[in-house]
Amino acid sequence: MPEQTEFPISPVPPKGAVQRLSLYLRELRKSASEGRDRISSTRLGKLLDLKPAQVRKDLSYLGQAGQPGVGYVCQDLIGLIQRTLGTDRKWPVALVGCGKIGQALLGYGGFDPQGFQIVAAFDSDPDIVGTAHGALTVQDVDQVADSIRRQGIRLAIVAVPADAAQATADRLVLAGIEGILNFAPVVLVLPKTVRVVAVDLAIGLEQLVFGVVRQLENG
Amino acid sequence: MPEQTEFPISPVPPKGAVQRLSLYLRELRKSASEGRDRISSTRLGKLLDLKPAQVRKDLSYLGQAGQPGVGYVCQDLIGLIQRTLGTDRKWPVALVGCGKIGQALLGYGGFDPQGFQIVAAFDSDPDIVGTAHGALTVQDVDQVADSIRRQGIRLAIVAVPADAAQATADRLVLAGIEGILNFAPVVLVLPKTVRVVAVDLAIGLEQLVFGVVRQLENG
DNA sequence: GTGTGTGAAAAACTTCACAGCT
DNA sequence: AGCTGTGAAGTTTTTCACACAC
Repeated sequence: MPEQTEFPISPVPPKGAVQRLSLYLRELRKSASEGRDRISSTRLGKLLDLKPAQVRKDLSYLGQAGQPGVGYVCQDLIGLIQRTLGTDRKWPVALVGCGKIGQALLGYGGFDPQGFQIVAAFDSDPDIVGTAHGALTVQDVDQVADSIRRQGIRLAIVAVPADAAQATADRLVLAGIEGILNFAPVVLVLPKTVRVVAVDLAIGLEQLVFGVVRQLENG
Repeated sequence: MPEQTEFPISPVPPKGAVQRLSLYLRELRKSASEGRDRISSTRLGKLLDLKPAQVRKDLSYLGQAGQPGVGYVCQDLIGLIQRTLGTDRKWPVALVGCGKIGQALLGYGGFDPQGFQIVAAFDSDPDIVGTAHGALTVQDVDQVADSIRRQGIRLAIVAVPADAAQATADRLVLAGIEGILNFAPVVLVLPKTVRVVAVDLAIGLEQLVFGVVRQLENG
């Protein structure tokens, strides 16, 4: 077969555009909360350090998003982006690994406003299992599959040590998890049907060093 | 001026390649520690879910990195990547913001092995200033400029609340910081001479949701 | 045979520039 | 005037395919 038949609707947003949609959303929420009801691509670009054309191109993947001569209506755009990203509903999330990072995530207040809620937490360490964090009690990781099925969880955060990450992820996939946010410093190799987003703390610093060193020798 | 005169040496690694260098480095360290002394682009690719051609192209930016018919010598490649990234020496780092995330970073053991060390921590909350975390005592953020100059710090981690992030970053830049790892859910707008890498927790989940939802409707 | 390095082709992404709407 | 949407141009990045080395 030469090609996949394609929905005629949207020409598939590039990967980078999807990331920026999240940034637009955040900025739009802020602007809206400050009482602004319309915004232009130029202004949005200034706030996010992007060229206006980039903003318009990204938003054009949403279909009709703005009005020529007027700009974008903040509330409408917020709704449109949320529907596109799939965050126009609540997403329960499982947390696996409740060490330092996992516990920080349990206490992190930034998830709820975006519709994400950690509804179950797991660890393999007997000293950690059974401890309470807010409303949640850490369960043994052996119960993760049950919990995922029972609570209809589709997303998981992996915050276990590096050497346990791949096995943990395999297990989650087997239990039906469709997306993993990975904090372990390992590249997870998983079926292409499972989405993975990596958050790597040390690598961020390495990228920074490269840029800083480059900055000096080059212009 | 039509064009910047360029060092004839390396054709400037693409941004994505630099990110992958960090991944290669991590994987090479693991392989080396398991006793392997040579590795092929095919194998490295399998471990990181990349095509062999991509691996070779990335490594070719380092200059002569491997040997035809043989592969890459792990230790040599490790050294070469470290020199390229600039991580062949120690980098002291300042941490600004010692709330939940900041404290988790203070306890995170993953920085030291890569040559990064948090050597000073700051906060503006009087309840947090003065508390000890390991060998460090949290200082008042007003002392950050002094500390940066005195300790020759060039990199900072920003882990303050969103509404304080831009002002904090401005302050750090004024104090001479050259690179910022930003955990606050805000896009920092700074001079182009300052490198910024963003780590956004909620955005990672949003990207995941988009991928998961897309996965179903499309193939 | 296995394996790298690389020019060239292909694909993906960004930026431009302008038609058209308010 | 100001603004969006978009085809086309321009740029960057990935992938291919093969010459050459062990």
